[in-house]
Amino acid sequence: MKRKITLKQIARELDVSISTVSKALRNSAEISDDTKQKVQAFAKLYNYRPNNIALSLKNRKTKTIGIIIPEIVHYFFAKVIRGIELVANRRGYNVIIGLSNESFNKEVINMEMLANGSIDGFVLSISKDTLAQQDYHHFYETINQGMPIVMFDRVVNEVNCDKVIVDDLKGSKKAVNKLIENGCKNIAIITTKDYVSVGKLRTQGYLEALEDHGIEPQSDLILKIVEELDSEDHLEDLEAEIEQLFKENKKIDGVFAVNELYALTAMKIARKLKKKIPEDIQFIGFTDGVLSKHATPSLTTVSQHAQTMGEQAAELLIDKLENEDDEENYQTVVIETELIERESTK
Amino acid sequence: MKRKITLKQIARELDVSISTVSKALRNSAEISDDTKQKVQAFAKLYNYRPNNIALSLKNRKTKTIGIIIPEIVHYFFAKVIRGIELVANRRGYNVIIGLSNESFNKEVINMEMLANGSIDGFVLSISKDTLAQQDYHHFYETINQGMPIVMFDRVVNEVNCDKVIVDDLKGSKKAVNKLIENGCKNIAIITTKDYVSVGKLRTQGYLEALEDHGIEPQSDLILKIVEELDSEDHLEDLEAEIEQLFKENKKIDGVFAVNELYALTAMKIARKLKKKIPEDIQFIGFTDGVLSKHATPSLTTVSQHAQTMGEQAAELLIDKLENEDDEENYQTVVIETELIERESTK
DNA sequence: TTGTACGCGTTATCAG
DNA sequence: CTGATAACGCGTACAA
Repeated sequence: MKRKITLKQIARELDVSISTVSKALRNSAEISDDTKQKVQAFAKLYNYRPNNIALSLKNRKTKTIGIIIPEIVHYFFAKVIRGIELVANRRGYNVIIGLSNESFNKEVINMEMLANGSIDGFVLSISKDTLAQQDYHHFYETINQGMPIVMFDRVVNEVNCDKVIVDDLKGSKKAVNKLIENGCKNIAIITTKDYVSVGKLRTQGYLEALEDHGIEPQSDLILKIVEELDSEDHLEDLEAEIEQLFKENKKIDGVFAVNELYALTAMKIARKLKKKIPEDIQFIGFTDGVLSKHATPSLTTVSQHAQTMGEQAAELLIDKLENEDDEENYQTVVIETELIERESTK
Repeated sequence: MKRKITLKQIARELDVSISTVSKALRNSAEISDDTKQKVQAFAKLYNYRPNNIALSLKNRKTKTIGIIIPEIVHYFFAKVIRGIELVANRRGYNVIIGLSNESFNKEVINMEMLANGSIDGFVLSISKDTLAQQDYHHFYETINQGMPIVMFDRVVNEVNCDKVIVDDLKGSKKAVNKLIENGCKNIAIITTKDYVSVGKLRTQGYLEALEDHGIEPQSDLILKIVEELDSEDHLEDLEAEIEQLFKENKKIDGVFAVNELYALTAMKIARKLKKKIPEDIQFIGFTDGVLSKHATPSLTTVSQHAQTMGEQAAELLIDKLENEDDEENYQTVVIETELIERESTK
């Protein structure tokens, strides 16, 4: 078992100084061709590679991006990561991941851990817990220390940084418009509590779309799910809530759900209640997921272009990292959504 | 914007030496209570945290685990990562991710990048490309350099290291036995080419289960999909292959598929051919995925316990990292599979 | 009780 | 053309 070889070892073996070796390997003009060849040959033989940690310490940059996301077992976030990783690698960066698991504490701890020199900047999406508590001190502190942050999807206006978001409002308007065009008269929305920014915006889009068409919103058609029911473990409770919605509002002929799970669960309940899709009720979800594509019937969705979001976020961050100048110049990139029509709508 | 504070700065401000500060912060008995308090108060005020990079360089360990996986937009791998991250964080480690994207080259490049000091050890699953080429030199080299590797799921006997696998053979036998018990007489298998180790083992399990029940395997019931059709982009081709299978073998009354996509696609085709599930044909998949749970009908599967695999792999790696002694003592942990019965079987 | 010196691996600067 | 030295930030053995 040979340990990784260092400049020092090469220097000793070849009986030259460390700095000579260093220069020879970087093809410096200062070094004679003779020595260069000797050193380079030796280095290649022993497969010399400079130690990243030492370089990081010296250069005060790690060439590593920290990602903080609430959850990895989630198609949307996984796709964003793929996008980030793609761009990061292309631009010579690595990617290190911290999961907040939707918890404020884990988000803070993970960020502190990574901020102490391990990374050059963050790409992150805020946990629900943090959004509910509205405590953003860890973001401010990080930014104050000169470490840039790019937020995506779940962002917050209070924090001044680059952002990549989806046009949630326009996207959900597109969806609801589609339902209206398709003849739906009583459109329900299944959404989250308002502190989840995207949920709020999507609800707003729903309301605006109705308004645009002169339809009076009915509060009993708006179902706001508490976050606790989001997990797969509480599927039954989610189902119960949705079933109640349908039972109390038999006239529902269109459903807009702000995520995949809600949409699929709603379709499941509708089937259980012997409703035909899309004849009796039409469904549209808001997501990028696989479930939608493979559901029966397949689900019409508003696609968020998750991978593009990741790519853009990584570009923004690396641009900031590599341009000292435009420090205080933050931008918000809006990714266009796209309505993907499948079998759950007419 | 205040940059992160260092020992040196604290020392200068308080007009003591760097080592005094260092010792004071670690509560060394050498330092007077007076100085300790002064230093600690100052450090707290400026929120001092030791620089990870400097510590890594000094200690020659990064407290970071490198993960190399073929694909992140994949429920199984995402769950494994969650398991790794869980254990890693609990034991004070971070997690850095490299995606091979199923390519040999990217696998090698990513590993080299991380191996140069960025991490202490790898947890990885081999790319299909690498398995096909059977070129494992990068694994050997990494191990030779004293950097431990733990492989999971897609492993290879040639490489001597810790491994975490699923009892693929037993798992698929369970599945096929179930189909046989349920009265299936003509059971097809949809699997991968043999170089994917798990595909091979699962095929073998299928054959053994048949044999155990005195059923003669029929080669036209064994469909081996080329890897190119795995991606979502080639769904139509996959569908065509499966449709042909069904059309040429109308007597098929049971299907065992080695992954989720194959199983769902097969169910879709069966429906298209007006077969009733599970009355006419029963289906079992091999996977942990969400698709199975939410499919219509929901899919009976052999669960791999992905998260447990990740946890075990991380434990193995960290154990090795923290115990210098048991160097050459490699073990293979086998995770038991579990048959989860849903609507696609009787 | 405090401070000095060293080393982790690298590169840049300056001296020889 | 080559080598010594300093610095990145930290911890620790040893000296004062």
